[in-house]
Amino acid sequence: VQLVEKNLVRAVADLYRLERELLAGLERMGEKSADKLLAQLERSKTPPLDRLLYALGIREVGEVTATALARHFGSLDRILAAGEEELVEVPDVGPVVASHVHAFFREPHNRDVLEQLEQAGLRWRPLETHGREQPLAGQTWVLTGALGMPRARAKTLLEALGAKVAGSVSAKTSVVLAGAEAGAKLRKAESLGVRVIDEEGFRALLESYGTVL
DNA sequence: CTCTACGTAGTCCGTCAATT
DNA sequence: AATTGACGGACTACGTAGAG
Repeated sequence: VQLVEKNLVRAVADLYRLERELLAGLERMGEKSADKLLAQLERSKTPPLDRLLYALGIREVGEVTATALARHFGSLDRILAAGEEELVEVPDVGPVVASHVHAFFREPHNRDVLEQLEQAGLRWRPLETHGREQPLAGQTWVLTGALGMPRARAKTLLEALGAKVAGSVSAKTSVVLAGAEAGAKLRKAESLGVRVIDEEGFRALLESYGTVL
């Protein structure tokens, strides 16, 4: 907030030009906070392509769609150049999402922002697609409750094994991984007769696939 | 056209650790 | 000691995709 008020940051790319001493002088901001902020900014310069797309805030493009786009096209340039017809080819993308994406990249202002970010040192990384076996391919998992590991971790582990991780339980859900204090989703899983696995079972499963936690 | 599955987005809450 | 904010999670409303 302060940064905007003091006109230090007018555009996203300005963030990368901030300096340490300046930050430390702000209210409620000591040197430690300043260092941390800078370190985080530095890290944010090299996002995987899907994160970058997500971060652009295109309408209807959340994490899942962003990943689908990144996977399908493989590079930002190709997405930039894609027509609506090509965008519709991507799984989970229909005409509405395609037109949003297309329109976004046609907007001169958005192209400018991207350009500025690049000049400020932003570089995206390609998706790491490990050609591992995918024993869980075709399965849809839903996570609920508190797990002994961060949710995102469990999710990437599952995805690495080929599973899809969905947000809500339905009849199509293969397995529900229930941690402690699981709520509505666990009940729904039970009422639908979906297989439920607890964390212990999950860990055992991972081990049987040789996944290292 | 209708139904189902799922993604998006917003809000709200509790916990916890770090800083000021 | 008090404040913050990061983080993880739940729930909900709404919209889109896609199949029948």
